[in-house]
Amino acid sequence: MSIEFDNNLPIYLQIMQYIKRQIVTGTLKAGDKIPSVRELAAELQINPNTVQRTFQELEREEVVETKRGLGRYVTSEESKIMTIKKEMAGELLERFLTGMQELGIKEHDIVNIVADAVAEGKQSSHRDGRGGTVNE
Amino acid sequence: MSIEFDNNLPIYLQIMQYIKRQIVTGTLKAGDKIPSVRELAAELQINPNTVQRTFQELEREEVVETKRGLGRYVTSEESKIMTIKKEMAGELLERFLTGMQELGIKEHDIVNIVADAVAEGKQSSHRDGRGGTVNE
Amino acid sequence: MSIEFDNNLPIYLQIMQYIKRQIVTGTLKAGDKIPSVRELAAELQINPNTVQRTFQELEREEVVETKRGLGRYVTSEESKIMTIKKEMAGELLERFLTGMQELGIKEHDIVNIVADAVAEGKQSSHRDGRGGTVNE
Amino acid sequence: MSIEFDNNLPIYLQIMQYIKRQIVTGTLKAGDKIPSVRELAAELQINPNTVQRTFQELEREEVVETKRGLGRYVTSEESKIMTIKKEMAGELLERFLTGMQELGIKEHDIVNIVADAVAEGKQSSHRDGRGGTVNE
DNA sequence: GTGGTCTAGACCACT
DNA sequence: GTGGTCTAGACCACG
Repeated sequence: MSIEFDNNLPIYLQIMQYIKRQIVTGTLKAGDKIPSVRELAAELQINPNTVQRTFQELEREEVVETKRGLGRYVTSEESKIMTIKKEMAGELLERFLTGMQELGIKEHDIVNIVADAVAEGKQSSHRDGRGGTVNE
Repeated sequence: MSIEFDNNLPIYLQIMQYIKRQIVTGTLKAGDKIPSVRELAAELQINPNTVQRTFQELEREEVVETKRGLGRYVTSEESKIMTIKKEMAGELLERFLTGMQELGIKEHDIVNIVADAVAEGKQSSHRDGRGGTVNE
Repeated sequence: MSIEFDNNLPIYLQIMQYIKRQIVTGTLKAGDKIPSVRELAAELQINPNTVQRTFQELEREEVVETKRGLGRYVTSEESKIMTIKKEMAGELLERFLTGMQELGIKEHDIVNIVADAVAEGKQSSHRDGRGGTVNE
Repeated sequence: MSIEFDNNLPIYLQIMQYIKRQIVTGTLKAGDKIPSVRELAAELQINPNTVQRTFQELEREEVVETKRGLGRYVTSEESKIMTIKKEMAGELLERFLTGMQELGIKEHDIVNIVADAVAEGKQSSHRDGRGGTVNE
C-alpha cells in the first residue's frame, strides 16, 4: 500500500491522484473516513507537512470534507465523485488528442491506434511504444 | 513564429517540444540547420542560456548535432526521426490508456470515447472534458 | 578537501570525476548524502550553478539521486557503483591500448612497459615519460 | 583517407595527432613532403584555416619544417621523431596509470589487467570494458 | 534549507 | 559568428 514516487511530479500531487483514484474506483466510497495526516504520513514514509498539503488541496476541490474533532471524510455527494471522474477522463483525453495531433497523426489513425492497442493489451500486459499505424 | 509559454512547465522543455514537433511534422527536415542560440533567444525574447539548455538536451537525445563553429543541425539520420515520432506517440498512448484504466473505464469504452471525441472534434475545435460514455 | 582545477577541462567535469572517484574508492558509499549545491560551491569557491550542472550530469548517469527538499544521495544500488568502476577502468584501458597500438608498439611490449613503470613507480613517485622499452 | 572527427576535441588537434601518427608509424618518413594546406583541407573537407593552424602547431613542436617556396616537410632529424614517439607513449602511460590508481586499483592488478586485455585482443578485435580483475 | 529554473552578462576556443 | 563554459544573483516549489 505504498507509492513509488516519480521525482518529476510533486509528491503531494501524486498522493492527491492516489486518493482520487481510490475514490473514483470505489476503494474509498462517498462518506468514508480518510486516514489521518499522521497515519498516512507514517504509512507512506513522508513528511506530515506534505500530507497536510495534499488534504488542503483535496478540500479546496471539495473532494474531501473536514469534520472538526472527527477527522476527514470523502465528500458525501455522489454527484461530486462522478464529476471528478469525468474531469479526470476529460483531461486525459484532451492531452492525448492534442498531443497526437501535434505529431501530425490524422484523427482517423488515432482511433485505429487506440483500437489496436486495446486489442493487443488483452494478451500482453506490457505495451511498448508500438501503436499501430504510427508510420507515415 | 513565437511560443506562448505555459508557466508551469520549464521554458526549455517547451522549446524542446516545439522543435521536436517541427522535426516530426517535417517543418524541419533531416540535416536542416537550426537557428543559432542567439538568434532563437532574440526571436523568442528569452535568455540565450535557456535556449542553450534546450539544445543541450536535444543533443543528448541525438535529435540535433553540433558542428563546431558552424552551427547546429537536425540529425541527418532519417530513421532517428521516425524513432522519435514513434516514441512520442507511444508515450502519449501509454499515459492515456493507463490513466483511463486507473479510472476504471473498460477498454471497450475507451475506444468509443476516442472515436466520439474525434467525430465531435471535426465541427467544434474546443473540446471540454465531455468525452462520450464516461458515465457509468 | 579542495580541488586544483586544470584550466583545460571544464570545472564541472572535474568535479564529476572528483565525486565519482570518491564513490568508486569508497569515500562516499551507496546511499550517502552528498553535500548540497550551495555547500559544495562555497567549499570549492565556485559558482553554485557550476556545481548544479555537475550534479545534473551525475544524475543523468544515475550515479546520484535527488530527494526533493531533502538533498542528493549516492545511488543506493551497489551494483551501479561496480558498473561505474568497471566502465571507468575499461575506458582508460581502451584509450591506452589503442593509443599505444597507433604508435606501432607491439602488444607484447605494451605489457612490459606497464610492468616496468609499475615497478619503478614504487620508489620514485614522479614518472616522466620514460616508459621502458619504447625504443625500437 | 579521411578522419571521423570527435566533437569534443578541437579538429586541429585531431589532425595534429593524425599526422604525428603517420610520422611515428613510418607512413610519413623523415624529410618527406607534407600535403599543402589547400590539398589537405580539400581532402578532409574542412576549413583551410584549421589546417593552417595545425601546421603552425606542428612547426612550433619542430615536427614539421617549412621550406619557403617549396612546401612543408617532416623534420629531417630522425632523433626528433623518436623523441615524439617516446613523449606520446609516456603521456599515454602516465594518464593510464594515474587513472587506474585513482580508481583504487592496485599496481599489481593493473599489470594483470593489461596482460589479460592484450591476450584477449588477439582473438576478438572489440574490447568491451571488461578488463580482468577489476572486481574487488 | 534544498534543488530547479531563469536572467544577465562575460570570456574563450573554434571555424 | 558559433557554441561551451562560467559567474552572479534572483525567484520559486518542495519538504
